[in-house]
Amino acid sequence: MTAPGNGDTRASRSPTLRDVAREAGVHVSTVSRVLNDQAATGRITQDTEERIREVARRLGYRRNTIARALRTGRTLVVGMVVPDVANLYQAEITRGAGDVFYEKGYSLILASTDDDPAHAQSQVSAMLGVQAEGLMYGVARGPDAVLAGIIEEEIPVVLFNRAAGDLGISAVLPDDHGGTRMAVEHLIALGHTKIVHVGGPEDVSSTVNRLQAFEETLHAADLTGSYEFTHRQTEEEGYRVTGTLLEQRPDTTAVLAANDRLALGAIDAIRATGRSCPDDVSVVGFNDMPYADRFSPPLTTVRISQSELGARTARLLLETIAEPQRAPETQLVSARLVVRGSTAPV
Amino acid sequence: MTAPGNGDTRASRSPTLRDVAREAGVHVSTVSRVLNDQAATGRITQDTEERIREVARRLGYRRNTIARALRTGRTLVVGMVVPDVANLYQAEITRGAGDVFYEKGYSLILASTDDDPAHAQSQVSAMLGVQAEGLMYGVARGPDAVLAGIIEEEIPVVLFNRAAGDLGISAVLPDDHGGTRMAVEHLIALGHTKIVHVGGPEDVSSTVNRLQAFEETLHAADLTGSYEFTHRQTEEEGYRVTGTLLEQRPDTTAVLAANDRLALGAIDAIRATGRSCPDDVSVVGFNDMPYADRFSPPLTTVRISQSELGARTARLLLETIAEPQRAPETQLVSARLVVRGSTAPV
DNA sequence: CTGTTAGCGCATTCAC
DNA sequence: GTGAATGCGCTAACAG
Repeated sequence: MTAPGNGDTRASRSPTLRDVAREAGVHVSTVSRVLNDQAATGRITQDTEERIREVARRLGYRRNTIARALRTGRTLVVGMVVPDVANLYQAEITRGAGDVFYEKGYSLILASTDDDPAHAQSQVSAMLGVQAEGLMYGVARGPDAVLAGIIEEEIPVVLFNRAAGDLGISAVLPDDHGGTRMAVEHLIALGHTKIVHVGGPEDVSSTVNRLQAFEETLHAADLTGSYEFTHRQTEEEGYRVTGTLLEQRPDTTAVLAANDRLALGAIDAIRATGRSCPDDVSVVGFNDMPYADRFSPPLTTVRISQSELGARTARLLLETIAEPQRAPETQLVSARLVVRGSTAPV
Repeated sequence: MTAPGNGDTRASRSPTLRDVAREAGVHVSTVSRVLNDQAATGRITQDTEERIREVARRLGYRRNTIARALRTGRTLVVGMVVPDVANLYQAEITRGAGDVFYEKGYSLILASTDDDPAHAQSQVSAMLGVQAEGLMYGVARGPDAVLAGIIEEEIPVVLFNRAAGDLGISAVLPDDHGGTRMAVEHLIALGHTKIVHVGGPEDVSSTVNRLQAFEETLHAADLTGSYEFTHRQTEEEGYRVTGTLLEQRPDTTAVLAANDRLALGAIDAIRATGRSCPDDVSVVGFNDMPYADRFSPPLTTVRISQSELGARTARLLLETIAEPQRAPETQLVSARLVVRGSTAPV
C-alpha cells in the first residue's frame, strides 16, 4: 500500500529545530532555548542568539505545536460546543470568545452540534483527542451524559448560556430571572392581563428559569398565565406553539417568548389568525438578536450582550486552565429591556 | 477500581496504549494494530482482539491525536479563516462547512480576523503550527501577503467567497456576474434608468466582479450608472456612501448594493433624505442573508446559498488534501433573484 | 555557556 | 500471530 505519511512526498518539508541547529552550527537544545526566550535563563551568548534567530527566520522555521504539546502537555487549543453556529446570537458569542482566545494565543476548535447529544459526544471526543486544554460547553441539557463524561476527564470546562444542575462546574449565564421579570412588568404596565408564555425546550435551564420568573412576576401582580414548551428554538416551533396557545386562550393580548426566534414565530402565528402585532397582541422576545430592530414590527426584547457572554466565558475558562483547582463560579450577564414596536398598550 | 496500582503522580492521567497493553497482557504494538482496525492485516487472533477492545473500553482509552499526528502527519484538523463569524451569512458558510468536516471526522479551527491582515497572519500561523491539514481561506484581498505565505508552505488551501487573482489555487465563489445581471435587469424591467451602485471594498474580488457586471448590464441597455466603493461591508458604510451618491445624483430611483448589509444602510440613507423605499427609491441587496425577508421593507436581493458554498468549499478542500497534486479548480455557486418588498416600479 | 540524554504517545518495519 | 525497536519534533534535566 502507498503509505501517505512518508516524508518525501512533499517537495519541501518544513524546517525543524534540527535544520536550524545544523545551519547555525549549534545543538538543537540551544535553538530550542533561544526560540523559547530562555536565552537569559540558559545564559546564551548574545552572538549565538542572534545567529540562531537569523537562521530561523531565513529558513522560515515555525514551531511544531503538536510536537511541543506532546512534550509539554500544552496545546494552546480550546474547544467550543454550540447548538448552531448559524444562529445569530450564538455567532456573537463565538465572536466574543474568539477575540479573547486570539488575544491569549489560543486556537479555537468550534463544533456545532445541532443540539444532538450523539453529535456533541463525537465532537467532544475529537476535541479531547487533540488534547484541547479546555472546553466551552453551550449545549447543556437536563441530564447530560456528554457533560458527565467531560467532567470525568477532569478537563477544565465552563458552561455558557445553559446551566446543568449542581455538577459543581463554572458557568456564565444570562440573567434569565431579571430579564424575564422586566419583560413581564413591561407588559403589565401596558395594561396586559392575559399573557401567555412560549417556552423553550423543557430540559434547558433557561427555559425553566424564564418560566419560573414569568409565573412569579404574574403572581406578584395577582395574575396567572398559561404556557407551553417547544422542542427547538425556531420560528416554526414558535409559530406552532403560539397557535395552540391562542386557540386555548383566544382572549390573549400578550405573548412572552423565551427567545427572539420563537417571538418571530409568535408574530407569524398572530397574523395567521387575522390579528395584528402589536395592535391586537403584543410580543416580547429574549436575547436581542442582531437586526431585531429591523424586523417588522421592530422587536421588543430583553437584551443580553452575547459577545460579553462569550468573552466572559472564555476568560473564565482560561483562568480555570491556569488554575484548575479554583472554585467553580457562576457569572450572570445582566439583562436590559429594549422596548420597540412589537409591544403596545392593550 | 480494578486498575493496577502504578504510582502515578496525577490522580487520573488518561490511559495510553501502554496502559491498555499492560492490562491486556500484550504488547503496545498489538493494541495499536487492533485499535487501528488492522487486526486483519496483522492477523491478530480473534480472541486477542476482543480482549484488547474490551480493556480499551473499560479503561476509557482515547487515542491521543497529536501523538499519532506526530508519527503519521495526519492531524484530522483543518482551519477556516473568515472576516467575521458574527456576520450572518458567514455563519451560514461556517455551518455548511462544519457539517461536511464533521461527517469526515475532521475538527475545525475557526478564526475570525476582522478583515485585518495582521490578525489573519497570526491566526494562520497558529493553524500551521498545529499542523492543520488544510485551510479554507475567506479573507483574500487584492494583493494578499498572508495568502502568498500559505501558498509557499504548499499546504492545501481553498479560497471561498473571494478570489485572489491567478495564484493557481482552488476557489468556490458566488456567481457575482450572473447574480448582478439579474438584479440590474430586474430594476430595468421595473422602469428604472437612474441606478447607482454601492460597491464593497475595492480590493475584494466580488466587488470588482459585481461592479463590472453592473456596468455591462447597464451598457447593454444603453444606460450608465455611477458607483462608489465602501471600506467595509457594514450598514454604516452603506449609509455613508449611499448618502454621497444620492447627493451627487438626486434623481436616482434605484440602488444596487454589493451586499445586504450595505443595502440596509442604503435604505436608512434614503429615509434620511425624506424619501421612501421602495416608493421613491428601490434597493436590491446581495446574499439573501438570514431574515432578509423579515426586514422592513423585506429585502429584494440576490440569493446565494451560503451553506452550499461552505459545504462545497469543505469538500473541495478535503479532496485536495487527499490528492494534493490535483489541478486547481474554481466552482461557482449559482445565484437566484429573490424579489421582495424593497423594489417597485418607478 | 552549551551539548547530551531521555522521553511525550503513537505507528510501523522488521524480527521471530 | 505477536514482540522489539525506532523515531516523528520537541523540551527539560543534567552534564560538562
